Amino acid sequence: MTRKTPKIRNMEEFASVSGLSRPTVSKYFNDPESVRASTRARIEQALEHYDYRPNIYAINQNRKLTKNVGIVVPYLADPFFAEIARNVEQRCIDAGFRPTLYSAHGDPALEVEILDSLRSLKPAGVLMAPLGRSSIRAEIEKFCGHVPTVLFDSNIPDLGLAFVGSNNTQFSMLMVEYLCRTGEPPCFLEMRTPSNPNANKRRQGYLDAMARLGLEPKVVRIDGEGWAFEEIGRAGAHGVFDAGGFPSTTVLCSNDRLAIGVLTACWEKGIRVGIDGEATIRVAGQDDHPLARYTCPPLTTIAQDYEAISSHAVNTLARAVEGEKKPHETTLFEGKLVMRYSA
Amino acid sequence: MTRKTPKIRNMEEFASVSGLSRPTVSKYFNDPESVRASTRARIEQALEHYDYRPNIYAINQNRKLTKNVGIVVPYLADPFFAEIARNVEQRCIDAGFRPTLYSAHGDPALEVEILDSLRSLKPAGVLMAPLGRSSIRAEIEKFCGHVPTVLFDSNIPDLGLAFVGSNNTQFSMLMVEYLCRTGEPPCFLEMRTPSNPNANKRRQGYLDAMARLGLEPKVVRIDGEGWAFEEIGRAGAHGVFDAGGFPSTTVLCSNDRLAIGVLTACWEKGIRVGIDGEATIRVAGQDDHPLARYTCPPLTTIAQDYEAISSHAVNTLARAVEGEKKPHETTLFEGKLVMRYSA
DNA sequence: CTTATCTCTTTACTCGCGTAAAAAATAAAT
DNA sequence: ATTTATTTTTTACGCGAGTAAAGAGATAAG
Repeated sequence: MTRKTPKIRNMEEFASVSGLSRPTVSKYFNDPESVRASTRARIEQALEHYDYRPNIYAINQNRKLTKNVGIVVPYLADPFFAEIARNVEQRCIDAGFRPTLYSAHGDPALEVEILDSLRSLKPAGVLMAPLGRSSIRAEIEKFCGHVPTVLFDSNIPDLGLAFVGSNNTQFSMLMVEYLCRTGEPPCFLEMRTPSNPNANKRRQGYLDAMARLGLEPKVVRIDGEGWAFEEIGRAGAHGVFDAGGFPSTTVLCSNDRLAIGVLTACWEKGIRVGIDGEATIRVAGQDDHPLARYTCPPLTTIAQDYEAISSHAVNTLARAVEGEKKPHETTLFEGKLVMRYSA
Repeated sequence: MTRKTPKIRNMEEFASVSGLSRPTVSKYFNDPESVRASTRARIEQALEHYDYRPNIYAINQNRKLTKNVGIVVPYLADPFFAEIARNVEQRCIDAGFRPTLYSAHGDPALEVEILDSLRSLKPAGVLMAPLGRSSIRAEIEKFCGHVPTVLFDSNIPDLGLAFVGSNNTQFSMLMVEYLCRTGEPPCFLEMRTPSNPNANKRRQGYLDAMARLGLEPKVVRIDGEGWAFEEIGRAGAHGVFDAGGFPSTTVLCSNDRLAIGVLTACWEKGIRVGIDGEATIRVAGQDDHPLARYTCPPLTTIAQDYEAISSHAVNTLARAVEGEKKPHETTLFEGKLVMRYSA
């Protein structure tokens, strides 16, 4: 650590101690490459001796658009979103943006509030995973009219610059195919009122796959509101067991968190889950939740391609911010089957 | 929705359409109570007709301190931190602040970077859960010298305005007492190089409790770096089993995530965990991780008082921001035993 | 109705930086 | 050395507010 000598109040002072003019220094901070190498060296040397950094507020006051990027996810306490947010955040930084993370905590009103306060930050762009079904489309649409926005994870048709997500239909089809190949054809477990459109795609994938295999689909719907999926899955599964059990010894859950709840219910009912001889039921999920590998038994699931989704989303936004005009585009990444011991 | 008519560019324009002068409107935005009720009504009525909000950047440019508050956690993908961050965030909003959430993603260098970029936001204050052992004390100390900072969860002695956390020693003692009362005295499982000081407190609590009960303590240390606690617990437990097993049929883990990994290892080894007749081992955790209730078997653990911690931390910061001077103060909240089926 | 008090309006200056235009200095090429 | 191209300096204005000071207007009390 060099000792940072006197305090520098503003760019004017910093320019003078580095022996340059303010506009030149200003140019440097906007793009270090835009000044001659020797000048750059002088500034960077001065930066090591004096503790100065431009005032963000003064910088952004005039600029029509800042380097800020908002990342909005529906529910950060869900490790799946925490993980993808982490990915997206890092890529934003790499792309030279200043990301800020927001969670709607499952509340559509809060989601709108976030967008609202985001507008006053004049962000260069926003990466948003909408709450889904319960999102207030009109509000989001209005927001997208003001700020370049890329949606991810959960689609709202034709909104924003682009959508990047997973091919949820393929997810279910892949899993159905695997489950049928290795045991009894699955029934499909989902929430009666799924909180996001991916659930519908997954159900459709299940239905399609079963139809193609000439099998009768059996969809089991359980009640529950909100984002406490594990509890919904657990309570729902108990209800199903008490009402006579699942229509198949193989249960494909709409997502991993639901599946985790189902595993808990099975444990509580003394029902062995898995693929070995003693087990009487198989349970599979979808998403590859960070804890899916650690459930008992470890959960067989479909892995989302976190990296591809986040990297493509950020790239799309970055290009749009740089002025590239493109029609609305939907990009879906395929999932990979992760075979573990629950199915 | 009222249709918001023409666009208002700045406070000058907004003042004129609401039939007032700019300084008066400015006063209103700084404190609505500071203008006469009739004036306030006129402004608020204008706000419904015209879409205007003060430019954040212009506002903060001169103010020495803003309404911003930074919330820094070590690892957001850990649902425990996501949950406490959510709590803290909400309370900051209630207290009239603009919170922004940051995660160090387990990386001390990133933590320092966050503090660095936080400084240029001129926050009114910061609520920080340090990475712990690996935090770079000197840097954080420097930061605390510039920005009022309240530490939570993980303590760094005498740093910042105050520390708010859990009484980790009590956690372990409470659990040891329970475990001894209901079965074989526990051994204690922890990482060889725990990533934060709470782990040391917990070990000490275990040692104290065992000593008080006149029992011989048995600490089992496993290897592993980083924040992938579940995997560390799983791999570590496998190692222990392969080397002859735990020194007790009761395993108290330093935290829930480690315990989750141990449960997985037990499943993989075919070892039944729990308190019923068929089980051969008991496993307990500490923290009441959001998923602890859904493990198989559901994890017996010690619940942190999220609410008390976050509320006390935010209150402490708020009072300090309002000018209250107080010596450094450490507040610890007690944990509650959550009995489930793993122990 | 007068006076004392608030509240609001006017006017004017500040903050830290972006940015444009013209002049000056430096570097590269002939 | 001269020309040309590039970079930097000077000068100056603008952004959207905060804020201070003085005077005018409204309100409440006597």
